[in-house]
Amino acid sequence: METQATQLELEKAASVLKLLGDKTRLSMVKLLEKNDCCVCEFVAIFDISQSAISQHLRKLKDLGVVKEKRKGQWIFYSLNRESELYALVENILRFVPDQDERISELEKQGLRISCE
Amino acid sequence: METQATQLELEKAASVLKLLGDKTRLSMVKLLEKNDCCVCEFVAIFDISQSAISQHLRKLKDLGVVKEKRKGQWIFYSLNRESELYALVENILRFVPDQDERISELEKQGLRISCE
DNA sequence: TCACTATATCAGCATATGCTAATATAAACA
DNA sequence: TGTTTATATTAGCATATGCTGATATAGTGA
Repeated sequence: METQATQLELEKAASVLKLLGDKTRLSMVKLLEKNDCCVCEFVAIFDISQSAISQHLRKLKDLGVVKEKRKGQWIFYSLNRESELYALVENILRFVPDQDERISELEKQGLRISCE
Repeated sequence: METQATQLELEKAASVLKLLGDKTRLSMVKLLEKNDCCVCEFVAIFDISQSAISQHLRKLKDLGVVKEKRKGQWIFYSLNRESELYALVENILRFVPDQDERISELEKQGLRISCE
């Protein structure tokens, strides 16, 4: 038996689903499940412009799915686990395959990420 | 602890989320969780054209989220519980509020549904 | 201060989406 | 058979979405 889920307004639930209904954003959120990431990491991982990455993160942040924290010149994004949406997001991510190879691929290619 | 979820391809998962990321379709699927519905019921419930209803159902059917069964002049839609997508759909629906008032509202207004 | 790096924002474009109105298809029934 | 009812399909339109390229903003460090 599954635990009781805190229900969301229909509209809010639909917004989250729509937001995660994009391959790039879903993949980003799955990556954030395990590790916080800075923007430049996403830029290295995905084959789209920095501008596009930034716009995806903006949407995720606007709805409260992720949050940001500046660390020197970098801005790290993480899942917003305090959000009322988090339970739903977490549940969805259980069905989404790990995106870790995206990172290890980068490492193999010597494009190792170094926002430290 | 939650049960182990059967994972879907990223692309497939994103398609489901995108599909359910529409208020009308999410509401439809939530209604189907409890009862099979024929098209005319949806038409009575939602404030959009019969054509629009039909198009939403088509999308849901194309991905395998719902299935249809003709009963005389009516076509009844139901959740496709055999689909590999069903576990995800079911899980999502736990976070979505009941849409039963939509039906009882109709009844109150004397617009009772009668596809029997 | 100036240059460099990281990130965000803006404008513009091509494509996707959801809707309506009109029409087609199919079952039911006189 | 012809009419009515239920549903699907098509065309066309307005708006939303995701992207790029250009530019703005902000921290870092010489």
